Amino acid sequence: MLKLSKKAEYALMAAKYMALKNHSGFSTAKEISESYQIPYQLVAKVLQNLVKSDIAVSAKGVNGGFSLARKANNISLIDIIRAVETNFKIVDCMQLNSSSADCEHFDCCKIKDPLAEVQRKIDKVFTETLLVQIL
Amino acid sequence: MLKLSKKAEYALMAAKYMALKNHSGFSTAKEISESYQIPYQLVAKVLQNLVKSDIAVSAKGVNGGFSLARKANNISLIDIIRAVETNFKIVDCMQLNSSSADCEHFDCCKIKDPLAEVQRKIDKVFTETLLVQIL
DNA sequence: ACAAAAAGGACTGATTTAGTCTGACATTAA
DNA sequence: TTAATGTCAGACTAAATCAGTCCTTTTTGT
Ligand code: SF4
Ligand code: SF4
Repeated sequence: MLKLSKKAEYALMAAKYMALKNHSGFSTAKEISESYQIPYQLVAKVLQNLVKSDIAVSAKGVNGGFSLARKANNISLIDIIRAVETNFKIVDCMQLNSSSADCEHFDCCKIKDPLAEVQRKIDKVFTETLLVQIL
Repeated sequence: MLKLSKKAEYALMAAKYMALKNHSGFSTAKEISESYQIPYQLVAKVLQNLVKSDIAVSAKGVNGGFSLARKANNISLIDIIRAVETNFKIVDCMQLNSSSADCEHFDCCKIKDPLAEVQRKIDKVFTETLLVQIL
């Protein structure tokens, strides 16, 4: 269906939120959750993913929270989405070393290469759009 | 996950198959199914969808089958994919008259407009790639 | 000590996908 | 006329994925 997952959307919303209030310290998961009506547990998980991918940093304990690890003009949408979305590919055979293990049609498929080109163009869209551009 | 459905892939494969042998009459669902190892019933359904969207024409009965309705340089990938994929949008709020009925976050969402721009760029990729370019 | 907040795992219900089955209906060659 | 070929169409199932919840642990400031 070529749809972004909710997690990806929440990640973008959270990143935008942090970017907007970046100067004034940490943002908590609760804060973001309430601000955008997103389930707390879900946004918390998403934020953890962002930390794992070095897009955000976290501080535990009272007065803790999350904050962007880099400037908004140094974070692309693809960074944010890849942090939460395991498999950001339009088809199953787009890994570096894909084989018939990834797709049973691998050997007789005639649309692999054209779709790889399409994939490159889509990646380009998400790579070239920076967080600062969606603020 | 931003993945194309198998139906979309099969539609592309079938369209390419027909484009390649267009001069020599009709292609049957069975023929395409065997050629690419796709389940017969599925590819048959996909071909029916292509007919419904005026991308292919069908002939019933003995010696019948499917054939492209237009030249391959007049069919874009988005035509083919839209024929089988009901909603080809990255998020739920991209209809012309979207409202909070489409997405509960509609009112407080701050990433709607940026994502609409992304959507436009992705549509552009699929619109500008023509069937003739993937032969 | 206590409360706030992140970290992380297990689990469930709902939705979507991929594929199957079955039964029409239309065309044509023999 | 009839049998074979082939499209058309809908219901159905199993598996995968998604979205969301629950629960426990760890860390930290007051
Ligand atoms: S090999 Fe072909 S059918 Fe298989 S995933 Fe790649 S493009 Fe799709
Ligand atoms: S309104 Fe916002 S959250 Fe809802 S679908 Fe659109 S972009 Fe996603």
